Amino acid sequence: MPKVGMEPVRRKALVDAALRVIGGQGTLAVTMSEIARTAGVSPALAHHYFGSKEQLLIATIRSLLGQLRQDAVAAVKAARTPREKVSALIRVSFRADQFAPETVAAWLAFYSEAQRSEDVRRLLVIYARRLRSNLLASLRALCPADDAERIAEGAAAMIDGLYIRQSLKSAPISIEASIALTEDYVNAHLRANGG
Amino acid sequence: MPKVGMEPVRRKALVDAALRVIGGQGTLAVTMSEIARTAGVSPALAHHYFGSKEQLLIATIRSLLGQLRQDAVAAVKAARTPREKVSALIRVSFRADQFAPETVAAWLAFYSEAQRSEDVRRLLVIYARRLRSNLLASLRALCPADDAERIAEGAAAMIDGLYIRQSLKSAPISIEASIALTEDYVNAHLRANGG
DNA sequence: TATTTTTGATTGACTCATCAATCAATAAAA
DNA sequence: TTTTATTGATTGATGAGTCAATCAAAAATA
Repeated sequence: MPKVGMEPVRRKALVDAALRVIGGQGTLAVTMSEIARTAGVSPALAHHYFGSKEQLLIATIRSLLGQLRQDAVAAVKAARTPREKVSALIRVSFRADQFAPETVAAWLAFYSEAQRSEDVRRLLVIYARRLRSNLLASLRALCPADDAERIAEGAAAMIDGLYIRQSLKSAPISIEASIALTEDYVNAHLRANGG
Repeated sequence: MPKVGMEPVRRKALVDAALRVIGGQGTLAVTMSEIARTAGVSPALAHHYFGSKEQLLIATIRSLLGQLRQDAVAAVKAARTPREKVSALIRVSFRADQFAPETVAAWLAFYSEAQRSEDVRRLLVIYARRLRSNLLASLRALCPADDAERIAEGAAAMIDGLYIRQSLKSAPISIEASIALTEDYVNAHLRANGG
């Protein structure tokens, strides 16, 4: 079998498999065996390439975050006005694949893990900061600086909150309704405080 | 040792210990041994009274939810006007003990567990519904019905979101700031839509 | 009251399953 | 032949759940 150059292929397959398994079970307490099986390799190979379960999980989170970042950058770049940039950031947060139950479950598991793992926590803090500062940059062009801070904080909180409520799957809020709720929030506050 | 009537005492001690250990470690993946040790009894006794780890965890969540419900009922009863009732509900959600890092960590762990355990999920859904309908009842007196629905939904999401962000402990938002942000949201929308 | 019986409370020791991690062995390129 | 890819088999640790045995209070009986 050993065609040379398998390493990047296997790494990606394992990371993708990890995300799928974690999302499916809604917890980081998944076995290396299951991840490996999903990726179509032996558990030993997973250890060979990642050294430990922890490292594989870190790589998995990194991958998810990296994808989100790419989407956000592209969306902001495509938008013309500051107000459109804000809407673009909101829309990215609720994109269908991000808002899918398995992805939401994975996010939740990562947040929970952040209580224990400093590495995971740091990654999530970076994500939170990035969303906040992206929003802030555009909002500053639309209202006074300290109002912008408050609106950015509030919008970010609302996005996270809608994710959590989505995770319960009780009265699943649609993507459109989630976007509308967040947009409403921004609009109401811009009208009250801004230009 | 056997003074009769230990059962309720031990049950409570174990539930309290479970909440403390879960909060401390930020995960439901805690051992019966540790919970039992914290409660000052043997692991075997924990099994004797609760049958299984799952049952002990369920009882623990029930206890936390029950306390929250009691607080909410009292707060609403004490408030006079509908608008004051809304504020009271917000304040209860951010009460110091509820917003403490260990409690927030425990909540997060429960949400994560809800992805797997139907029992846990049901309990959390009940909590979410209760918060929503409590808010709704008061908001209906303040603005048109469908605006009330949207505001209740948004406020509940914002509260949950502020909890999540609190769990990261990066830029810890103070209790007062969290309350202010939520109140701002309600005010802005009442002004826009309501009386 | 004194003695026996019953029963709730409690635990140490054990079993059984699970899982991360290791390693020696094999197979195929280079 | 050296290096890279890959795995089956194994190990060591951990943790949930079980069980038989012990201890002492309470209830029954003499």
